[in-house]
Amino acid sequence: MAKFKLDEVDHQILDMLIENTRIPFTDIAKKLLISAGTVHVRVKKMEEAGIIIGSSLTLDYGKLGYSFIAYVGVFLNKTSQTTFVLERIAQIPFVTVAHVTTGKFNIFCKIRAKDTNHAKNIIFLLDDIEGVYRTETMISLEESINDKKRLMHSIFQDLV
Amino acid sequence: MAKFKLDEVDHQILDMLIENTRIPFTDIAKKLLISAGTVHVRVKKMEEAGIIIGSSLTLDYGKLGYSFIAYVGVFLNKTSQTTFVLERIAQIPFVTVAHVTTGKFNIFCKIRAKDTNHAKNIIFLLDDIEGVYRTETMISLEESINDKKRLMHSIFQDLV
DNA sequence: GGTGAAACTTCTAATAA
DNA sequence: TTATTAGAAGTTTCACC
Repeated sequence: MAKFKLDEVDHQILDMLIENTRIPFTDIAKKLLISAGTVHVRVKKMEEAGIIIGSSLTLDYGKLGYSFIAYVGVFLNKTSQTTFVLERIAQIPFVTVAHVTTGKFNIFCKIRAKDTNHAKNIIFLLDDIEGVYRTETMISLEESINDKKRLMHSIFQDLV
Repeated sequence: MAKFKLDEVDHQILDMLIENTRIPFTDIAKKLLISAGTVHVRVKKMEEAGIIIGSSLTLDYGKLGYSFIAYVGVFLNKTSQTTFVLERIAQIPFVTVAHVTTGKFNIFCKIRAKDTNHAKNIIFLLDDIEGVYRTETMISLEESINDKKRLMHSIFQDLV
């Protein structure tokens, strides 16, 4: 996987777009003292290079009534069942992330729910999947850090 | 926390914007057979209500050379040190998410790194924080599910 | 609530430097 | 690679349903 070289201007553009994808290119151009056309060309290049995959809204799920977050570690009877179990997990609503992992768990999920009772139902669905031996739940009491901009800065400082 | 009522049209608008925040309102309007002005007003209302917090780019960090993902559980000597330790964690680069959790760990982090060696350095920084008793790392072999659209659908089906 | 059209802003691609 | 430019496209407002 070839590494794409980002220069300072690319970094600044990404920085602003990570914070707000709808910021006009003209605004970015003004701040960086370049032309809007340049911003356009650079963004297009990063899209073509596959650096920028897409864009998404950030929603306040709490305001919609879904403020419960938990991580669920899944233990399997046999590792060979991983693919099968993942397919089943993909059918369960409110599972937002799933990773195959080394270490303690075989599969590691993140769920978002209304409350503990709602979460219980989701976890029961996970437990019920054939091949799942047991699960272990960690409830999030507080999401302290969740910042894409931080990662971008870490990467850019690292690359320099 | 008051729950905001989303109707079918709001849901469809969010659905399209979650997939691509830069899709023109005129396109959304065409697909939903409403006017662009209506889309604009609805989005504005959801922004004012705090449902839509912002928008962000999705980047391929792998293409930038950062394809290593791990979850790190942190054990503390005393729970009362949580705030202090979180402040320290916030200083460590490449830690992208941190939660205070119940269950096995006191704090739960997600990190993104270049490779195992790079990750090791990050984990050592976590281990070195005063009050951290030990850490436990789970390396992601594969991110199988990571889909905001799924969550939106789960929520909307639940609300109906 | 929503519409449609006007006024305004931004995007985008071609040209030129 | 970047700037300029100009026509196309998108956004936003508002009088009127």
